[in-house]
Amino acid sequence: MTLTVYNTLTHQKEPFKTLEPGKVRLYVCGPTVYDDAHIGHAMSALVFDVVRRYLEYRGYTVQHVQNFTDVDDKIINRANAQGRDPVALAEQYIDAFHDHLRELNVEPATSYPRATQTMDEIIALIGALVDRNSAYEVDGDVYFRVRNDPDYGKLSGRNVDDMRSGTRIAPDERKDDPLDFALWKKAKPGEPAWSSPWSEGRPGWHIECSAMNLATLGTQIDIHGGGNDLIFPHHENEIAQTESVTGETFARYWMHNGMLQLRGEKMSKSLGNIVRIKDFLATHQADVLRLMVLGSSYRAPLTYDEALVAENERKLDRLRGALKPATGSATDQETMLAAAAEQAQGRFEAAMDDDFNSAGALGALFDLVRTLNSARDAGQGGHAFERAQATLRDLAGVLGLQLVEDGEADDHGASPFIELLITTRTELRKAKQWALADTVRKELAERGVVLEDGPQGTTWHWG
RNA sequence: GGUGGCGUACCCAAGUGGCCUAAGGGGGCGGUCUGCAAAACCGUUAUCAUGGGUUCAAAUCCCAUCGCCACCUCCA
Repeated sequence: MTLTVYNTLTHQKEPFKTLEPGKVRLYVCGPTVYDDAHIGHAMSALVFDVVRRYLEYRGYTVQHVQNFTDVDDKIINRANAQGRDPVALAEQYIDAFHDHLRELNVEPATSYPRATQTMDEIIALIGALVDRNSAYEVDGDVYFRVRNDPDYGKLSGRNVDDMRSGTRIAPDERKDDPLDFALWKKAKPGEPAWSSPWSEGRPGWHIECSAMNLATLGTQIDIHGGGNDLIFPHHENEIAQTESVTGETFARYWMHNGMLQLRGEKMSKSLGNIVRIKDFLATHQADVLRLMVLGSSYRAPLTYDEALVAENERKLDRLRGALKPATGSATDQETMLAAAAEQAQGRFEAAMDDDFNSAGALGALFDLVRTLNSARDAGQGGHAFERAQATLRDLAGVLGLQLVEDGEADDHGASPFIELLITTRTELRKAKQWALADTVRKELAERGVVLEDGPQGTTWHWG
């Protein structure tokens, strides 16, 4: 099987071939850090985490770079409003974002470059663009000359003349052309500024990603990722900047995740319809969010609501339930179990090879879940049963799922008391004191402890 | 107005020319197990927006219509 990847640039799935055998250069656009991150940001991080994990599963070594935009107008405005230093403000949200990534079980990227730490490269790149006449300076600002780039628009499928008639671009007398965009902005008094040949100022939004790419991954990369709201203008401009200087194809594959929606609209800070990552994780496990993301195509929009969260809580329970230990030790279904595990793995890989079809891959896992549960009901145990469970756990792990019991880590010291109540209830049941036994179960349930009576005795878990 | 994408069961959703009278999950209904539950298991719940067309064969390709979304301004 060959891995195929949908390429935004060509609007089709293409066989995945790397620049260098066995090695993938992956760059993903990270957030602008001026406020709490929301689960839309998490979705993007999760999507590309799964991409990265699967590539690694397939044997690739992945060099994964994710940037932070830590200087821009929004950060400055926010910092000014709070009377704070913009750099410190950005730092705070970067730290918080790292915490979120860890809680979400996102594998750490190889590096996390920031605009403010790539300033020399940014300035050098702008200088190269000016030297080639791809950019020009006006009063300390530097603009990219869109009309000088015959390829401009190839990613987003627009042509320069159509956009011009769109007239949604604010006219700026100082630009040669309304479409030209800023590479360098001269600082106003009180704004953070860096020295450059043109002025004391700061970089434009798009140039930092070009510079960070060149600095960390080189002139050509395999995959460039981000949300599909970045296709235009951000990624279009990145291509223009980078390819104008290098003369080479910048990224071979452009991958874009769909937007997370809330109440029928894209979840976005500017619209105010957001669910913060920290709020979500305060009441739900990271696996629940990951399952939501995995449940549909990464390219399609995902509509968030409580019903979807509840559904995925159940899905998670079901996956975890399959990992419960065997209750018997029969081994007459070993061949069947081994075959089921192998088949699940085959279908998992076939789905993931098809542009990271995680929903299809999950389907394969759920079939294995049913096989495992049936086998357990039939009293199967032993090596093959455990091997099949290990397959399930491993493949779920490729998707980044942890499948740990909620509350497992912290039971507030309640376990001995719960065990005691269970022992007492077992005695009541032996004495057929059903009403009392049921009261114990009911009271525990109201405190979040769910009892399950099985042939091997009673087990409990947090509900 | 331009660009890209979407419309599959009660809900989420995979499948993009024959293995599809359509995977998987959630929910519902019926059953097995259980003292009763829970969990699990078994069964059941769709001809793929609509109308044409291409083809031996279409959810899958083409055309039209209707509806929805994103981007075109900061955005993952």
